[in-house]
Amino acid sequence: MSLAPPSPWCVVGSAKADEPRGAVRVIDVAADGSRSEPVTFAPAEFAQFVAAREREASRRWVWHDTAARYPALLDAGVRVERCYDLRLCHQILATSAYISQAEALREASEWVVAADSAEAPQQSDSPTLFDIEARSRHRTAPPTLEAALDEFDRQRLAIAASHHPARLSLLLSAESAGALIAAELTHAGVPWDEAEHHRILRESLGPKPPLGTKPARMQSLGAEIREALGDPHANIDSPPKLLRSLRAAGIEVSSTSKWELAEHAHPAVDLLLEYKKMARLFTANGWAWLDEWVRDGRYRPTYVPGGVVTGRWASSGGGALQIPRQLRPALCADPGWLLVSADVSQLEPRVLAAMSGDRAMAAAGHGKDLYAGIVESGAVPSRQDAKIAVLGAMYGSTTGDAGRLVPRLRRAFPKAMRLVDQAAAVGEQGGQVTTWLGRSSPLPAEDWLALQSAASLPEASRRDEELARRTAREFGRFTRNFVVQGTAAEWALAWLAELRIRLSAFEAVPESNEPGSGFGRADSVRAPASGPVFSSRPHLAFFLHDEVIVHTPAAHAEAVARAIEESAARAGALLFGEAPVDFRLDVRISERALKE
DNA sequence: TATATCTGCGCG
DNA sequence: AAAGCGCGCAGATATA
Repeated sequence: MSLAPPSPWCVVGSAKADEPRGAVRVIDVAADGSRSEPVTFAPAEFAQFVAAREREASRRWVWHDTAARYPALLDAGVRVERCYDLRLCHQILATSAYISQAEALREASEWVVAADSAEAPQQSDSPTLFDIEARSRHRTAPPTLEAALDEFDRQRLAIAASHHPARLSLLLSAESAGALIAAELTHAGVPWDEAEHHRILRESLGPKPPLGTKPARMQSLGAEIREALGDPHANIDSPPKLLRSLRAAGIEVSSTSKWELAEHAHPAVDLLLEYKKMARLFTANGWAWLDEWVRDGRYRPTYVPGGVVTGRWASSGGGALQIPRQLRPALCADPGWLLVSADVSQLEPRVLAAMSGDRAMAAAGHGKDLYAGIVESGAVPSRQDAKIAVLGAMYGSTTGDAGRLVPRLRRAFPKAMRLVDQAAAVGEQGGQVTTWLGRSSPLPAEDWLALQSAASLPEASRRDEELARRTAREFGRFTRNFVVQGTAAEWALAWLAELRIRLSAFEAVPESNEPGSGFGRADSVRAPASGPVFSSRPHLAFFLHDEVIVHTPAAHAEAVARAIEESAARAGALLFGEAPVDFRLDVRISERALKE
């Protein structure tokens, strides 16, 4: 495991009260801790200063919140190579079990305030691009330079005194790189073919309905459903009312969810399932979504790095993490450009094999589909069984097919299973577990603890005991999954960070859409802007837990595909050294991000 | 009338 | 009611 070479830091804070509003104060901190005199910049000058510094030499920008500082730099055409996000790093360090004395960090409670809880003021009118930007940029007030320096010192001391400074440093670098990437993803946007999206909507839902009404096809389908149920007043959009109508029609369901409905043969059921599919598309990703989230051929969601306790990213607004497969064809490269899509095969079980040092499990996935390898090992008869067993092992299933299959896995891969079983045992006792690089799980809430201690008293009822046991097992399943999901998120961050560095080395290509280039659109309008920083070079366009999509000038596509592969190998080595686990990718080069 | 909670379904 | 983890969002319903 290697650390980044010692390099000067450039700590950034807000100006003092007597200086102009929005001004930025900056100070250099050398590797030996010595500091320069602080300098103050007006916001526009700050971008120029950063650009000049980035041209000189590698530096790490230390600031309170990348999401608050970086978008304006990108808009000014300035890209930053490395940063250290004090807020995200605080979030990790203040709870990490690798930190021996976290008191000083926890006392600096102003750093705990989650920026994502700071919602932008509600806009009642239909949102504009400005609103979208305002939403993603609204943050709590930045700390002064002195406060930033104090926090930076606290964090550096805590890391140096920790049990695993190298792992933590890697995690904090990856987390901070992730924050840069999230801002860059929003800046670049996902290339989105609005015409294709419209075509999909029209094909599934018919013509766009007038504002405030449902598509005609949904309305007529609704009428057919009411007919089939023999209930002219059935309200299909209200689950409780629909449930009553279904039961009145003799369909014995306990909810209106589709997986339960699908088990009943009734003319109304097929129609209803079709209606639900349409309703989902219409409300979640219909014409309204397109109006709100896609501008000039770019979909710009807001990502929230570190937004999930496990370290995964969350998103806020635009539903970036739930783009339905149905809409994947709308994710489409610009003319003359291509998409390089890559997803990791069975990321979480491979991570589990690596972190547990389970050589048998690593071997099962070596050079092939991990589930196929498990079948070959003889542990289970079919690929489907292998998949159910592995997911069941990581999620803590105890019943059904999974409950039957997991014990076989326990025999075949004892080291891997011991790791997740122990994580579950810790959680059931209200304890804390930690990922490979050092992100620790939150402790259970007070009412959870109260429930457990109440159930252990002699006067506790059977119901109390039962409830306590159930919630204990629930928390155990959470910690069981935390170590795997969290470490997988760390691998993915390392992968992204490596890839970002490799992509930045690509030469910019001439604007491919200029008239006469041969790629110009019929209307010869300029290419939809990927933002000033990325309009002429390969850039990350999409990231979803174990999948990335790079948008690249066609000439670079093959090299980008290799860069993605190399980055995956490098991420594996960074986290796990020479552990014999390979992280296999499925890489595709195409115009459209189709998914089988 | 505004806000909180629940249901259902999309993604990994 | 997903048997089993982690999310966000829309719409309906419950609550203040």
